[in-house]
Amino acid sequence: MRHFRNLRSSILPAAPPSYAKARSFSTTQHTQIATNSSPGPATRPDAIRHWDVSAANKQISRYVRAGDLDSALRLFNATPFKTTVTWNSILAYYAEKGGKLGDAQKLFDRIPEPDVVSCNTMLVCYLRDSGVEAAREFFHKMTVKDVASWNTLVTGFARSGRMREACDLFEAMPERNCVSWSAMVAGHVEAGDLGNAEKCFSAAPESVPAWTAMISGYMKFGKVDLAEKLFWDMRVKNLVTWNAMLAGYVENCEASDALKLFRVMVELGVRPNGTSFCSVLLGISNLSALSLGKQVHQLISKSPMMEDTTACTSLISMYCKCGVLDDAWRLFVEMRRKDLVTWNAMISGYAQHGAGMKALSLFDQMKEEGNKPDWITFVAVITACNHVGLVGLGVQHFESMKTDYSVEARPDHYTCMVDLFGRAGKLDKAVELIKGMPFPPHAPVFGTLLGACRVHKNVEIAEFASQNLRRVDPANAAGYVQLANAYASVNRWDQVSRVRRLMKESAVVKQPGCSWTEVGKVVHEFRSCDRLHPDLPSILEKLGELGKKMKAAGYVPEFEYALHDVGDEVKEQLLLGHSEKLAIAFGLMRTVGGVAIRVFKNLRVCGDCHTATKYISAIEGREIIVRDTTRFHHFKDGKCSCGDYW
DNA sequence: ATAGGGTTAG
Repeated sequence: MRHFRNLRSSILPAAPPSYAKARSFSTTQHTQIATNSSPGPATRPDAIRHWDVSAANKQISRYVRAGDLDSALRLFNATPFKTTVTWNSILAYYAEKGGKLGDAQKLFDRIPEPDVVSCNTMLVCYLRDSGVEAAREFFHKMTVKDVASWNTLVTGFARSGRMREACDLFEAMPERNCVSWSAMVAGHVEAGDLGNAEKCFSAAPESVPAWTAMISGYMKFGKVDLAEKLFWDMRVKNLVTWNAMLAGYVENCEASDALKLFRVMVELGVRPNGTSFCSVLLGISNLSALSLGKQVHQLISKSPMMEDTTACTSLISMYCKCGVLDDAWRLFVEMRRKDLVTWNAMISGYAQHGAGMKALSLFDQMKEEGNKPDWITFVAVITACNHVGLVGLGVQHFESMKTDYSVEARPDHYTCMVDLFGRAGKLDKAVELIKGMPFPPHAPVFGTLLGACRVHKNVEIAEFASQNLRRVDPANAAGYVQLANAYASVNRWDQVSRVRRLMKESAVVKQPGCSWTEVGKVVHEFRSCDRLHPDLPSILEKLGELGKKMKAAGYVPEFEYALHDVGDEVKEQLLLGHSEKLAIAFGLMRTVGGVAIRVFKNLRVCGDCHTATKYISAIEGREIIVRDTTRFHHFKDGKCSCGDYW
């Protein structure tokens, strides 16, 4: 079973979702779709009189929702007769996007007759840009309030983890609706309090949002069964409910269930939106199932979803994660409306693949086009500097991040910086940086430092890193394994056995390694020293041949990566049995020459496999792309894009 | 307009 996740058994729908029949799905057999917007009377006399205004307002809203402020403003300025709704539509842009509180305030002050909606929208702006305290202040200044105003503030408290105040406010509300209840359910979930979420849920009147919030809650607590039960018990669901299930499956590493549900959903006539595709594509990325990703791309390209920024960004990310940078880039170039996430996806795609210069020039281009980078952008940018070995530039970006862009450094940035210094051999600098961190360093910081110590053969700092890593994350095997490797690299075998003993005593379990590769739309999975794959005899034969050629070319098996106390001959067999090598050999046998092989694995690339793959790429004249837990390695002509540091 | 679903990073 585990060997063949058959992708051909069309997880995707037989017929594409029908966007043409936009309204025809609302009352299908099992699924009723609840709509929030009431259709309203078709022809009121004044509706006819103001037809122009209402049509313009609708169009402005559409532009705003699509993130196209320029077009929205153009139409706004061209509209001679503006209603408060017209103004509100523009203001909604700032509430949605955030980051421009000043502009929002200016616009708000210009509205001739602001109504509750204007105030509520402004309230959201405050909440997004300045936090819940600023929102509370504005809320108290509001002369007219409705349920939405209260809901906004309740949500504000709930989302910032202040459930106590959210509850008080909730109790004090003059009236409540389903929005209030669902916000409370979600708030308890966010606070990690499933019990109270359930209590709140059962006290709430039945509504789609409350049920959806509860489904999400169960999913976040890993209770997939309960979520499923709730979902299938629901008589009336809407698109958000379906999306909550899709996202929940993916979150719980049940990507294939997400894909199955996606198929059901489309067959019932529920049209997926950008969010649905987001989850589906993320699931596909987790499976590294490129062929499925391509199918979804086809589906999207025949639909209006091609205009959806979220859906397209997810496609780009999927191609990056499946190791096909060219296709990601092609999409990126073709995309009409890019947002920050899109830029981040592309920049980090290049950074992860080791194309540092490309990532950096993209970063410049992004700024030139008026986009403000965020913390994720800087993770990618520093990673990119790392790959090109530009330590000074990396430091410069790290510093300018705070001074020029007021982006606070997060744990991830420190990990990147330690990597940057560590790779360049500046281990002291890395230690200095760690010691000066404004918050307690987390495990990856020490793990990265430890890795660098192994490469630069510094056992003293390796001890420091390992001790701290074991303290912060005792279950992490890397704290022992990498320390042992560092000692092995300077031939301190007494210490190597000491560390191994230590590891045994601590009962840390090394995660079993597994690798997989897609051949002919089937994902083939291999474990270390696999015994189950039916093609094993021919794979081992192929590996034997390769081993001879590799040795002739100068390859020496690196026994330090065979962590067993056995003779060299057995060690060599163990190394050849590493799941990565099995997957690569299988890929070589089963694909035609000239085609790149993509292998994915659940652990970091092992040193011996890394060396071996370099030889194999030269011997077989093939490009081999290996994705491990942290980055991509592109092997070609005996070299790797990571420059032998990872 | 307020809620429930979400991409980048990890």
